[in-house]
Amino acid sequence: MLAIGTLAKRTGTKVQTIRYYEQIGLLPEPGRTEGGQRRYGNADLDRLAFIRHARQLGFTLEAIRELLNLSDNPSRSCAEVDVIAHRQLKEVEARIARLEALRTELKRMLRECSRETISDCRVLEVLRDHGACLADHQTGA
Amino acid sequence: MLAIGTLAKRTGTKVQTIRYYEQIGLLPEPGRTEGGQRRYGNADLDRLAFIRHARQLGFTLEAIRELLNLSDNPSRSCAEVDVIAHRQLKEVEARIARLEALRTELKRMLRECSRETISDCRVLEVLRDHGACLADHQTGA
DNA sequence: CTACAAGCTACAGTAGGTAGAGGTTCAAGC
DNA sequence: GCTTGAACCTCTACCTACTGTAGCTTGTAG
Ligand SMILES: [Zn+2]
Ligand SMILES: [Zn+2]
Ligand SMILES: [Zn+2]
Ligand SMILES: [Zn+2]
Repeated sequence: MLAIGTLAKRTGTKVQTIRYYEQIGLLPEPGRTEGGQRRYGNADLDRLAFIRHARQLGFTLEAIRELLNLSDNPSRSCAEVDVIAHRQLKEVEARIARLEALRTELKRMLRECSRETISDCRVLEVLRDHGACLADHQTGA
Repeated sequence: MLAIGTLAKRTGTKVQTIRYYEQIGLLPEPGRTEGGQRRYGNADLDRLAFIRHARQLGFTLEAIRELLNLSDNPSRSCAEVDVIAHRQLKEVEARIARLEALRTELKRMLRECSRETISDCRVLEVLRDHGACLADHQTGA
């Protein structure tokens, strides 16, 4: 049985985060020592490793909760799992698209600035006036 | 003079957001009617438009606060402004790089899944084991 | 048997807002 | 001049996904 600190080290998680996951019901309440300290088994280790890995791939805790629920019935079709992963992929792609538009505009602002005074700084000029801006953040996205 | 709702419409901001910006000192306290309602002038309109546009380009409220302070002395060099914009560009580029790694891995997971049962779902398999994953999220980034 | 690291609970704070309750004011229409 | 109701007001709580602190207790190595 592992103490919370050991579990934390093995999974690269902060101790508080583990207690937080328990609080929101993502990790089950573990057994306790007589003195009240948490003790974890290998199932907890696997579950937490799964959560952390999914977090690193950008899944929300809600999505992870669904994935964990689904993985409890091994004989079911994985269609729902794939739907969640696909949704996550779309989410990531949308964020990339948005960030690429920002990158383009930021680069342009900086390229066009003549590095003189504040009063003719191109960066501030663009920020003051979306008309001088080529990004399409006004219309959706 | 504009009521808060009019200002909100003209800048595409929620009324609560305007009050929030005032609360954190990003917008100055405006004049009030006898009954206590806020009334705004054109300077407020410009300042809020600047804030919203900078937000759309991904600047944090802290960065925006600095930009607004800098833009108050028109004769100074714009070097500091450009540093902030450059920092923001780097930030955006870092996020893009990270998201692209996630995108690649999510796509791969989905491509490799044979869409049968949960027990052999490739998506869950990869989530359970970073060894089966090609993303480099463990090491930094 | 004693230190003290590590555990415990409870609460506050982060960014950047958003939502609602419950009460007041403004302005248009009659 | 009076009524009505949309818009305003303050205050509080909530969102995600944690992180940090205070003050106290427990476990374990030497
Ligand atoms: Zn400049
Ligand atoms: Zn723009
Ligand atoms: Zn699958
Ligand atoms: Zn991985």
